[in-house]
Order: sequence, then structure tokens, then C-alpha cells
Amino acid sequence: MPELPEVETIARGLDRQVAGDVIESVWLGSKPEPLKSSATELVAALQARKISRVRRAGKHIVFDLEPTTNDGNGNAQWIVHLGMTGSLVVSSPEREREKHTHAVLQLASGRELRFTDPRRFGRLSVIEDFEPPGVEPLQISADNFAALFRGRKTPIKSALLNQRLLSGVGNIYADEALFRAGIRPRRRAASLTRDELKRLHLALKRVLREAIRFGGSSVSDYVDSDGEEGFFQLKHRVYGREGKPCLVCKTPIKRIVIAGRSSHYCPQCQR
DNA sequence: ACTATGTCCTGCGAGC
DNA sequence: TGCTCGCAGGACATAG
Repeated sequence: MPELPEVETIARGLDRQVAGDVIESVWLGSKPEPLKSSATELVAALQARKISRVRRAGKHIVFDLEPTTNDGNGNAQWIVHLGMTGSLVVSSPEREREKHTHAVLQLASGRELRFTDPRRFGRLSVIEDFEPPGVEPLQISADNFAALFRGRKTPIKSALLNQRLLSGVGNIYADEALFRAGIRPRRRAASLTRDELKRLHLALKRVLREAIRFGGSSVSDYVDSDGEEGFFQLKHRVYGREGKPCLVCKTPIKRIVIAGRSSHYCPQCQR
């Protein structure tokens, strides 16, 4: 499930591979497509456009498209959200298309950019001047971070997952950050002390940066734009470790469900 | 204005 | 062995 570190890894890889390339043609699958814009709109907006840059915004991959000369389209962007199982891979046209391939962009360089997504939670759209709703966790100050949770009765775990507050944190890194900060996921967000908020802010930034260094976590079927897996799953301390001994105190890791999401924590280390 | 819950979708693994 | 069933979860809709 691509979260901030995975999306960052993919976006960096794509920027390296396709920045400066031109989209010659667009193929879309026939099944009900995971599109936000209409299919014709999407094809029209992408065709013959040059990709100036690829970057990440929250969990979104942003393709900045070079402005066209004949219209005042301005800063059009192709936005890809990978959902749970989406992947975006650069491939040679000869390679067989994977099952659940929903979109293929033929590039002037002769390569293809392929979007596949078995579970169809991913979304494609073309818009102008895209802005994700929440704040980037790697940019936010400690004070602004603390202010996000003021007065919120919802569990801190749910607040971390709320993309309108923070942009890019998903289930894995929420659990991992809470473990590293020593805070139980069910704690009401507003009940966190100033010290705990400080620890959480630091822990979150550290775990995200470390995960980016490791190329993200490959748990289900995440691969980067080269089709390569990440390695941060080997560094998980609580996520996916139910019943296994805590790496700090050997207490078995617990798994509970919060707002329909599985949450992993150490009952000894997290309070 | 918040918060909680249901829905989408397919593959996979547990259990019989 | 082969089947059913439940689970995985990001974002959004809807209800409270």
C-alpha cells in the first residue's frame, strides 16, 4: 500500500526516467476506468504533452505537464493516486501487459508508462494547480503539528491517517511512528501532552525519512517505477508483527482494530 | 464542525 | 483437493 515513502520513491524514479519525455498516445482499458476526469478529457489533456517533471504531493504522484503554445492551459498536471494496489511502471512496449493494466502512455522515447491496479482503488485525473488538502509531515513545524490535534477526540491513530490534517501518512507509518514515540494508537488525539506530541512529530519524520532511504515497504505488491521492491518492511517494529515479541521488551505485539483499520502496538512500550 | 461507519474492489489464505 | 468466506485498506459518502 503506497504511502508517502513509497510514493516518494516512485516519483523520484519516474522523474529520473520520464522527465522531458513526450506523451505520444494514450491507451485506456475498456472496463470502468479508475478515472476522476472523463476518459476523453484525460486522453485529450495528456496527448502530445511533454512531461516537465514528476514529483510527490501527499500520496499523489504529480506529473507537471509543459504548457502548450496554442492554448492558455497553464499549469496542467496529471495526478495519479495509487490507492492500495496501484503501480506505475516504465516498460518496453514488447513486454506483455500485466493483468489489470488500466492505462498505457506511449512515450516519444519508445517506452511505455503503464498503470496497473488490481483492486481499482487508484485514481487518475488531469487538473490545474493541484494542491493536496493536508500539510506535508516532513515540512510541518513542531508547533503546527501539535495544533493539528488540538480538541480532537478521535484516536491519535485515526488523526494521523486523516489526509486533511497530514498528507501522506498511511497505516504502516502511523503504527510505526506511534511505536517509536511510545504512544498507544487508541489515545484520544487531544489527550497527548506537549512532550508526547514532540516525540510523535520527531518519530514520524524519522520513520518516513528512513523508509524513503530504504525505498519504501513492500508488503502486498508495491514496486517502484523500475519494478523493484523496497526494503523497509524489514525494519518494521510493529506493523504486521502481531503476536511476535517486541524488539525492545519482548512483550507480544498486539493487533486491534481502530476505525476499521488494523493497528499494531506494544502494550508495554506504548502508553 | 466533528466523528463514526459503510462502501468500493480483487487476491489471497485460513479453515472445513 | 476444492470450495467458501473474511480480510486487507485509502478515500469518499453518508449518517449521527
